[in-house]
Amino acid sequence: MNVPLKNKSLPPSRQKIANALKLLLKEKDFNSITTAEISRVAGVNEALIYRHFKDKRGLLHAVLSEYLDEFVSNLIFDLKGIKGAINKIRKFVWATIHYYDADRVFSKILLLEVRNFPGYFESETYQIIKYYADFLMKIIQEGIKSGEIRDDIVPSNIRQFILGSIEHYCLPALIYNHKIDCDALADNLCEILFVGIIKNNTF
Amino acid sequence: MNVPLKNKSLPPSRQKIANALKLLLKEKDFNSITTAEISRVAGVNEALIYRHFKDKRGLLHAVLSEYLDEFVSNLIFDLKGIKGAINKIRKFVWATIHYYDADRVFSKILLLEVRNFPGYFESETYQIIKYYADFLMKIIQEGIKSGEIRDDIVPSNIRQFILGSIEHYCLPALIYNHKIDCDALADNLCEILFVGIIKNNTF
Amino acid sequence: MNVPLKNKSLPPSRQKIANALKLLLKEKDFNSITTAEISRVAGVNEALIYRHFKDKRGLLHAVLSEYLDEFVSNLIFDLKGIKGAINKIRKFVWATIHYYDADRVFSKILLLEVRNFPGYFESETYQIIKYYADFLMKIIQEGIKSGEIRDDIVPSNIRQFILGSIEHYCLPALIYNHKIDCDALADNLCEILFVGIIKNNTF
Amino acid sequence: MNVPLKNKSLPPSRQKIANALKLLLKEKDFNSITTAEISRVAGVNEALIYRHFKDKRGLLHAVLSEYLDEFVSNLIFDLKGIKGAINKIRKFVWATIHYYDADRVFSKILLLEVRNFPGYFESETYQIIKYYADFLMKIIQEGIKSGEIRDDIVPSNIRQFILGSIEHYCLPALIYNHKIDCDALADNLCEILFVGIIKNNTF
DNA sequence: CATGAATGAGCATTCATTCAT
DNA sequence: TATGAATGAATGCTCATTCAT
Repeated sequence: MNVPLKNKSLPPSRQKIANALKLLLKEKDFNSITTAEISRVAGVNEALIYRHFKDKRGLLHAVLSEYLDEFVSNLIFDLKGIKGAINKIRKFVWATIHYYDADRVFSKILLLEVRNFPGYFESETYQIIKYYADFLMKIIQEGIKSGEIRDDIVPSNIRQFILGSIEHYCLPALIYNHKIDCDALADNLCEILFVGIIKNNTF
Repeated sequence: MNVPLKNKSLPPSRQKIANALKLLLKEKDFNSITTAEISRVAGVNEALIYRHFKDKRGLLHAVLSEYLDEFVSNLIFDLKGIKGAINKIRKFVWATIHYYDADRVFSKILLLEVRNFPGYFESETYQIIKYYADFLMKIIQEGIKSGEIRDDIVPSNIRQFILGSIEHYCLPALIYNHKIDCDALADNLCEILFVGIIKNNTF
Repeated sequence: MNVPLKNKSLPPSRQKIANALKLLLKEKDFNSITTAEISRVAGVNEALIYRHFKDKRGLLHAVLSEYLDEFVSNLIFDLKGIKGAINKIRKFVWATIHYYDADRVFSKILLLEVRNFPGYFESETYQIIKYYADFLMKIIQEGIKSGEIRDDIVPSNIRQFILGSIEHYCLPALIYNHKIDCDALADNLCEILFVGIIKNNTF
Repeated sequence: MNVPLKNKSLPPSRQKIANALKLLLKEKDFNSITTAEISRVAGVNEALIYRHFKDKRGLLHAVLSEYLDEFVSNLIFDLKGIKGAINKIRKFVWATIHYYDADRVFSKILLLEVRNFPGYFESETYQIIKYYADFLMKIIQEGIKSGEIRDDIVPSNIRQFILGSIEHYCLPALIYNHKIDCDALADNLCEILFVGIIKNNTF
């Protein structure tokens, strides 16, 4: 993952194609979008898709990766100045929920479509997701080491609880197009989370 | 060429086709399933699908309706002996969650796929869903009349809260194949619900 | 051809099927009519068509034959009392034009569709047409023998001129749904015909 | 894989497909011709038909338009040097009959099949036919203005009489594959026409 | 980098016809 | 005589992908 420097000297046609897909994904299912449609919207030759991307799915993963990459880069950047694992997790949760809310199209694909694709675990998309999940894991481990977080729960379970809860809350909202009150939701989630996992909780 | 004794009412091939679709739906998207596949799995001629069902979607709706019909019939039967709107709602919630848990394949389709189909609102599936929702509405109205339920909330909002909550809780579990603790979930949901809507709540 | 006695003890289902086809032919092309449609309109089982007729085309030919048979039978009957070949031909022409006008659906099929079918020359339809043409031929030969008609034109050419002219005049009217003034047309045709072929023409 | 020098403007496969259809139309009904057959005769992939033409009917209309376009262009060019509406009409009639005779396959389709197609009036074929009919109309109006043609008959009726007569005479010949004596037919038609519509007719 | 041409495999659906009873 | 069930072979059409240039 080339996080910091990016998005610069990409051939314009590549971007045109990616933009075309993004545009179309707002309207319909990935499977219902045809390469002909993509190329028409992009204003380029259909075969050009295959110069820039392995195949149709590769294009989707590239588009997703671009989004994800930016999100993860920003998240990591934002977490830089924050002190303490708990504060970092709070930020992490809040940012993720905001991302789900802001980019509903991609969030939906991420949560629903992409996981069923064969070859998902070899995709760049997965790599970034993994990077993101590992990053959270490091925060948790940091918190355990520093004594902020209980050491009697398997860290991966904590991570799964965090990521699972976010999904759990956001998915129906994404599917049924409900509004998400990001701030309140993040607060709620964190409250539940921290009361459970903070060591020597005196509440 | 079956054994002499066969079901007179419905041709066995119809069931074979329906079963084939059910089987395939466990593995993949409805749109990704082809009629050729269905007929192959069913061991019948592809054209036979169209003797028994209007089209591919008609087959899906037939299969869904069958399931739904049985569920709704049972639900109504089970509610017969129960006294009081609150008790009925508790049973209603519990049964619905159990149904989602027991028939995950169909629940997933019901919650995700079918609503996007053109013509859904003319389908038999929708008719049964509507019947089911209307049934809940009657219970709520009965509760309001009997004084069990507050009369200062629009009944349809109460209904939407009930049905929405159930979906909200079950959908991620269905999608990510989590286990559902039906009893606990039903209790939780009802607790939240009743404390809010029971008249003269003294808590 | 069993001209005189007919139409009596046919099984009702056979007639139902034939009637269904007749009905449908008024609305659309023979090729656009399906056996499913025929059986639906007839209110009988689709397979029953194949009990009564060899195939779909056989059904058409049967229906056509029935019509033709009746027409030819009536024509022959009507010609019985008429004296002289010229008078007979006049009647012949008049009756044919009237038939074309009265049964436009079948006339169209007869003039346009049926001739292109493989196996037409083995069909009963063709047998009746042949009988009809031969009948005209006999009148012509009778006229030549009796001296009414010139003997220096090949009789078959005379016949072709008569039948061809009638078709020539009626076909566009049938295709474009023009009205046919049968009496005037018959008069015109005969005038042209007789002035040309009557022996010792003194006009 | 053709020889080095090839037609730049239109891909050869497009012409191959068009030629294949033309060939097949000599033998059978448009509706009886399948896309599989067309591609087989053309020696190209079936899907290629849909790269070059909207659909099967689009292919037919393209082929028809090509023919019609050439005919109408030539007709208009030939009429350029001719003085007087009557002379122009004579040429118009003669050319149309010749066209019917020369391109019997397309004439047949034009007179029989194409008019029944849904969407015919939106087709390019119809546009050209309309242009052709409008062109005749202008000649008639020119003739009325110049005093060559009676002004007491609705011009559109004159036009319909001209076009209708031509069809009326040519259709049976096309259908039954009779020879057409173009010169004699054109003379006859014009004689009838002009004696009726020329002003100050002294016959 | 770009493209016009081409294609194999597949799609849902339809149809005339056959078969077992 | 009648029929419900079944089917092989098409049908027009679409799609993601490849290739030659």
